[in-house]
Amino acid sequence: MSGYEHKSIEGKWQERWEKQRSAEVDLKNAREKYYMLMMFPYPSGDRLHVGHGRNYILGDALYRYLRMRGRRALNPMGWDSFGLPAENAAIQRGIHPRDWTLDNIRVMKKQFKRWGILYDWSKEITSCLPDYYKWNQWLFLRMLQSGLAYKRRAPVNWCPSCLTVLANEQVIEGACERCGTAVEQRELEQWFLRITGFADRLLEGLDGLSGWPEKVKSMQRNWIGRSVGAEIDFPLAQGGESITVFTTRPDTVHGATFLVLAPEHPLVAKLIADHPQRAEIAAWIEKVRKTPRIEREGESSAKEGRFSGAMAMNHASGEAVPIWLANYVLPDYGSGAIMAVPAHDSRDLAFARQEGLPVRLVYHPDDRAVDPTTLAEPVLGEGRIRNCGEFDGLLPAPETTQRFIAWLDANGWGRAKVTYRLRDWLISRQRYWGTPIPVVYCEACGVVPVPESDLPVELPYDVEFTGREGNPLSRNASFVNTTCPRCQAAARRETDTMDTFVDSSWYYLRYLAARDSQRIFDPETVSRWAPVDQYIGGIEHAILHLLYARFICRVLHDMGLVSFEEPFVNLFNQGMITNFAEKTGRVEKMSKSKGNAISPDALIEEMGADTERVYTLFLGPPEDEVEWSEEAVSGAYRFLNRIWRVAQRIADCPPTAPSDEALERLRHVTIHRVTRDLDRFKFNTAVAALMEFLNGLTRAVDDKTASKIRCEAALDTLVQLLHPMAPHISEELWEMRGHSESLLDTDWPVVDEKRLLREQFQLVVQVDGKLRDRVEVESSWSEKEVRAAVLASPKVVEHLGGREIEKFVFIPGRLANLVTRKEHPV
RNA sequence: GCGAAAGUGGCGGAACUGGUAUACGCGCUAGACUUAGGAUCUAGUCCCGAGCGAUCGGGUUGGGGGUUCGAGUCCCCCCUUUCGCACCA
Repeated sequence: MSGYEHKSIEGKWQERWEKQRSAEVDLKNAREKYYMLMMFPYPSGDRLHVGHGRNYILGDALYRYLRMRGRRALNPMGWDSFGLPAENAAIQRGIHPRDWTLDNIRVMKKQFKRWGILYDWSKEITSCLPDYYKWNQWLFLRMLQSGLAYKRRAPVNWCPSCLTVLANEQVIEGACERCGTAVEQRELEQWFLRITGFADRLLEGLDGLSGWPEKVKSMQRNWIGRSVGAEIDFPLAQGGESITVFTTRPDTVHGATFLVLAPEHPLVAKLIADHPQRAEIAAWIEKVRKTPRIEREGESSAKEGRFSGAMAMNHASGEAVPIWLANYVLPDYGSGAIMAVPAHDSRDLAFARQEGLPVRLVYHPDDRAVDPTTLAEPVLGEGRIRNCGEFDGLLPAPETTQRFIAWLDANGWGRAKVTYRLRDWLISRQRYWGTPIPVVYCEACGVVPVPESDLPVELPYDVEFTGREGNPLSRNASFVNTTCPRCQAAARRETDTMDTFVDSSWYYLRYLAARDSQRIFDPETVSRWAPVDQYIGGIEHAILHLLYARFICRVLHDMGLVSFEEPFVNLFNQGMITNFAEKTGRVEKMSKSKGNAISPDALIEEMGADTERVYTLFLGPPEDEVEWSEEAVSGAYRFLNRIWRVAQRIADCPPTAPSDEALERLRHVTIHRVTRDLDRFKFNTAVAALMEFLNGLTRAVDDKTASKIRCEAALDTLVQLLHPMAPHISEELWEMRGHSESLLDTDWPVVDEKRLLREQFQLVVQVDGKLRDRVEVESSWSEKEVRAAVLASPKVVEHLGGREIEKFVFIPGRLANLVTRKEHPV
């Protein structure tokens, strides 16, 4: 025989849930705040495979569990549907991105349905449709008004394959996050959002996010990269300007024996103006500039530098120090210039050695407290430094740093300064498939925002996709040519579109007003439902989406539209599913491009959606990365079949039987375990508990050791507890048991704590910490009675070997340990 | 280099606050039903030793040390792996 008829069962229940609109929530009339559960929005570029299933199946299991626990839950879903995959598909296959995207969405909705996933589709949003992206434009205009959006010429990351610029966050190790192509630097005029103005608030907010994984928080802290130190001015010896450097070690300023500027530094041209080898240096600068980021910042890349010929004054030491140019100083961090302290910085030391520059020790190895006004030998001297590592751990006390800053400040040589690694968010994209940026360029009026009443600026359908560089939008005359909203003269539209992360930075609020054509959302509704209680998604958005969403939430907060600053109270990162990839010969994240994605279709056809669900949840801890195993799936299938079969035999159970209490206890233990596990997202152990419960029930039915009424109660509980994981088969069995309501509307089984305790049990007995026997005792017994029972055990007596018991350790309900001697080392 | 997490059978992994290590599943072995099975069911399955046997003894959570009556769990040192950041001054 094969399995139960999963196909007809699943089809039947999927239809029923759809008719009942099982997940739909009436926002307006709900009395209490519902628990808002949300998954990362699905980028509609890829067909769903079993790797994706983990996110959605986990979310659905949680949703069903919450409902049964009596927590009304809102479970919306939307489509993050702008972006490059659609446009690339258009170029490669000649399908319009809009048609391709909307078609994908239709297919994916069908796949969700096959998995038995209940979403509240009445809240569905599709970011590529004008009724959604209109509000991106509205938000942009408001940010433009308040100075949070601005346009600026700047060196930016350009992906030569995607033919567009990228945000810093989308550059991973110098390569495009999406396609892996090495990113080039280009000087372009682009739109930015001023996220740097929120750096401190974004950082501080992390401390309050107790429901977020530490990993994500530390990644964000790292990304923001706040460092505290000082700016110090070094006036040019020739007079005129100063070079300002940033340092976190102002206490080492006496040891600054030279300065290093990034070759891109604005003063460089002036410094080398009179240099005899000016041409050679200029050529070298050009070479460094053109070096891709990935190479320049790479670990192995050699330090290269040139002496500019100019000198600057180190106020602290009273000496003139040479100004060098080198590739190891980055133009976009701090001030693009450093004071080199070779005695206390390994990079400076390496460079000083290479170029034969002086090294001066500021700290004597034993001397930690340094006063800037009394610095002298031996604290300050020509050190015999072999390796900078010798002075690791010689970080100054915070007071020392403060003393130096105050001293520099008092002399007018420097001041306290905080810098960040975080850059402003570059949102311009030179691509078609995104939200048009709503501004117009007029020769007379300059940059003119499109009036709110003219929104949305619709993306035209009629464009040509050639795959050549240049935005297809800019070749669409009827889009580009317009009139200036201010002076009505001929003008042209901005053709850059927005980064798709703008769409997803506030979409969770739109779920609460998906059909509102009057405003972005209703602040009153939002105050009742948001923030999101539980957000589920992969780690890949730890700094992209999740940082942007936190930023935009603060922007909306400052606009008075939302009352909170953190959009997501709890975050759960499920691990990815991996599989062996023929192409690379390695186990890798399941994905279509790697050729190791497994389609759920064949699996569902053969063993059913419940099998996929149970297996996916059983595979391993949800937060860990797990490898898909084709063969192990059948274990989940067998489990479901065994439930099905035992349910058919339940009628044969006797009216009375001896071991009733044992089965009843097992039932309560299982309720306890499954409830606890689901509260902690431990779906893998919850499934294991249900398997054990089934094993117990099957034995009881086979051996006729439990009464029919107890077996039926056990089966009912099993079916209820199973429902979040395997909704179809559980609904069918529930109906077969004669219940008329859907399991979703039943109450989660309740544990009777008293049932967890046993009157009699096997007490573990140890002698000197080693397990020797198990003795049957009653829970009510006193320590004295237990001791007597333990000493009655022949095995225990044998192992005691006549020795005296020095200590009797008794842990009620668990064990007894007889300690005979304390060994004293000689 | 800096930061974080983790090392448990042939494999994925259990073990709540220190208290029976190896639950549950895969795989494997034997058997049953079968024309056959990569279907299903039953039994067994951490390692070493003794015994025909039910059992008995010893060992085991990357390595070493410590705390404790008792350590996979806590502390210290070392090794390894994974992840994140990285010429960030």
